[in-house]
Parts: sequence; structure tokens; C-alpha cells
Amino acid sequence: MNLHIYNTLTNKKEQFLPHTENKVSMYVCGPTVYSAPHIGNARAALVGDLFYRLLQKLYEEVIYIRNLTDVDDKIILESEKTGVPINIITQDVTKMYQNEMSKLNMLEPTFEPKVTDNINNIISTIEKILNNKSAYISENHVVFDMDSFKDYGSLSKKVSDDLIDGARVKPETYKKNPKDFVLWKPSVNQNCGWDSPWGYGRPGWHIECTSMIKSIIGNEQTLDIHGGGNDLIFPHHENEIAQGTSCASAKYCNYWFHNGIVLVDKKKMSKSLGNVILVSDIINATNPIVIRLALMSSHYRQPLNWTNDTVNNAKNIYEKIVTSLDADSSDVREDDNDFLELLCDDLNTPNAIQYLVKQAKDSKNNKNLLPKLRYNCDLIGLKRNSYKISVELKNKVEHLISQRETARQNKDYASADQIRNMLASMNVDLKDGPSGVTWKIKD
RNA sequence: GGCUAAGUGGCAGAGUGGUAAUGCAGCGGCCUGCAAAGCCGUCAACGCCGGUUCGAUUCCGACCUUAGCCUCCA
Repeated sequence: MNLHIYNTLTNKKEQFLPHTENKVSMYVCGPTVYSAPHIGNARAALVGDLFYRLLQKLYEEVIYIRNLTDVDDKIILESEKTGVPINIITQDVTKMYQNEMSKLNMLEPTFEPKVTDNINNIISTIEKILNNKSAYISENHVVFDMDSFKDYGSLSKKVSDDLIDGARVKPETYKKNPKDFVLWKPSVNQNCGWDSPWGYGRPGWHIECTSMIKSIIGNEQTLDIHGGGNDLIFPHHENEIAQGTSCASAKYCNYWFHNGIVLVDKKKMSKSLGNVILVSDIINATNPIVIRLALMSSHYRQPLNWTNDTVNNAKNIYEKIVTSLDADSSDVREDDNDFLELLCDDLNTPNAIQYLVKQAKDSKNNKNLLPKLRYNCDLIGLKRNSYKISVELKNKVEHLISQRETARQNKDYASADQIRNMLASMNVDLKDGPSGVTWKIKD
């Protein structure tokens, strides 16, 4: 089975071929840990997670790297604003992020590097770039020299002059060219800086990714897949290509994927608009697996407009699948290549979900489909929530149900309905089926 | 202004050179004390204008609209 990925580099869907047979390396830009994760962070992580799950099915060895940016102006700003020390902010947010991603059933990446653990690697990558004469030192900054890199714009398809036409590039006195970007900058903040050959300072934004990738896969290796939100294409990933090409002789990366952003009311989520939806807000109100499904409901490259309907839709689909799975307590699994094939088509999750719904429906008349349905749910990370139902709760529920049954037999429907409402308020869902009453905890 | 995408029923969202899945909502029915679930049936859409073609929603071009990027951003 061949995986096809839409490559931002070529703007085409291409067959994926790993640089080294049966070994795949993938890097996905993780969050800057300065504030609580939002739904956009979750979407990016989910796309990485789905590619990772798929690659693991297809290849023997898969390295999945997702970084944590714990050095950044925004973090320093947050610390100055709140008075909370930088390392406390980054630790707390990191914990929050990891915890929430795990609730959304994201697999742990193979590596989860942090900038603060990689300062030496970053310094040595910058030295390589300087040695290759692709950067210069100016006013205590190390600056990437865009004159040394002719392919700039290959990813974003932006022609050089357009960048200046926007007239929003602030010309800095230490830059020879407005397109040049900072690899290392001086730091006045005693709480955020490291000694370097260029004085006390800290890395620029872009260099960390390249440096951490190279430190894991090797400086002269080509990364197979690099992903992230499409708002990172320019300038972040463009700059990564520039520096990643200038610190080694190998090609930097073969395949680039970019996920669309999450819109709220058809507008980009942003703090200034005040429409940011936090992961914590929604996974407390809704089953995280439903949220996961909702995030998969549109193709990853499309913008995803987040509305109540997005969630309701996912809830309904989840219910259907779960109802079918509940029909059988077995946990036999069986490969389903038809399903895998849908995912191999550039991660076509809407199609895959459609397939699942149909499979769930068909399995009602054909129990032989259940092992495949289970396998497919596992593959995309749709797991059941396992509720710990205490003995007390179980007894209480069953006692109330038997009271209700008595009432029903006596045609005392007012009491029966009252008990059903009481159970509903305990999050217990009743169904009066042909073979008696069944109940479950609502997800 | 430049660049990149996208425009499908009430909503969400697939797909295709021969008029179009699926889910939700709606409507009608079966079932039910009622409900939920389930089942059956049903209504309804391819931005606009040209071109290519026997035939386009699907390919090509213009236009319009929307979103994103060009400044931190997943």
C-alpha cells in the first residue's frame, strides 16, 4: 500500500517514498508553551498523530519528533506580565499540553525535544552556518544572510520582491537585507539567556527546529516529512529550509505537509478577537474522543470552521459507532485494507469516517464486520472511554430501574418518568428495548 | 497591493467527463405508555460567464466572493 501526501513544496499530491527504505523520520512543529493549548494546537498535533499511526502501519521504523518551544519572546512577556517565573510557566503549560493531548488519545512522539535542552546543539548549528558563510555577525546578532540562499520562497511560492511589497517587514539596523533573519540575539533578560561565542543571548525563533531535527537524525541526513500549521509556511518553514540547507550538504526535507487553521465563526481564532477555544474548555464539556472525531471531520488541509454543529455531528457519529461496537464483547481485530487505503490518500479522514459509519451500520446485520470496525477505530485512535462504575452506583442505578419497572407495570407512568429523569441527571441513559431495559453512562 | 487556497442541498461535508455519498436538521410512517434508539420512505445543492467536448459540477480561462499568509501564531 502506498501513502500519498500533498507536498507543499510542489503543491501536488505525491507518493511518499522514505529516504532510507523502511525508515521514516517526521517532525511536526509543536506549541510554544506560554498559554493553555487551544483547539488549533490540537488539530496540528492530531494531523501529526494520524500520520504517525499510519506510518507505523506501513514502515518498520518511524521516528516522530514533536518539539516544545520553551524559549520565546511571548514566554518572557507572559512572565513579565504575570510575575510567574519563566520556567514555571513553561513547565505548567507543558504538563497541560501533554495531559490534554493524551486525553485526546495522541500517541507520545518518539522524541519531544525542548529548546532549553538544546542550546549547545543550536550553537553548533549556527557555527556550521557561519562556517559556510551563510550568516554574519552584526551588533551582537548572528543573522542569516539571504544573499547566500537563492532558493528562498520555494515553499511558500512567494517571489522575493513580494516580500518587500508588503512593506510590513521592519528594516532592522543590524540586517543587511530585510529578508535576513536572526539566528542568535543578545538577551538583556537575566532569566532567559545563555553564554555563546557571540555573547550572552538566546536563539532566534527558527533555528531551534532545524537544530533539534539535525541533532536527532544526524546533520547529514534528510528529514522525510515535516509538518505544521499552514500559518507557519512563511516565514518559519521557509527560513528553516534556508538554514537547514546551509548547515549541511544534504537536502533538508523531502515532504512538507501543512494543516489548515481552525476558524471560529469563520474567523481565525486569535487572542485579539477573543474567540480562542481552549482544549481544556471543550474536553471538560465533551468526551475528548468526540472532539478528536470532530477534528477529523474535515480534511486536514481545509480550514475547519468550529461550531456547535461540528461537535454535535461528531457526537452522533461517535454514538453510532459505539452502539455497534457494544453489540459484541469480543475484541478480535482484523486488518481492513480498504480503510487503510482511504487514509493513505493524503489522510482522507472525512472519507474514512464515512466508511466507518457505514461499516458500523452494516455490522448490525453482519457481526463479521466487527473485528474490522475495531481495528479501524484503533487505527485512528477512536477508543472507548472506560468508565469506572462503582458498585454503589451500579446498585443504585439498578435499584432505581427496578422501581421504575414496577411503576411501569402498574401503569404509573408519572413516577416512571420521574425516575428516568432522575437517572438522566446522574448521566445515566435508559433504553427500553424489546428484551428489557439497558442503561449506560452517557459519554 | 502581492502570494496561497477554497466556493456543492437549511447546516456540515465527500465525490465524479455522462446531473451527486454520508451525517445532522425537516417531513411521512413503523415501533413505544411516552421517550430514546432502530428501521422504512421522502424533500432539497454543484458561485457567475465563456471555452474545449457528443456531453462538465468535474478540464481550461476570466470574473465575483470567502479565508489564510505577507507582523507573533498550530
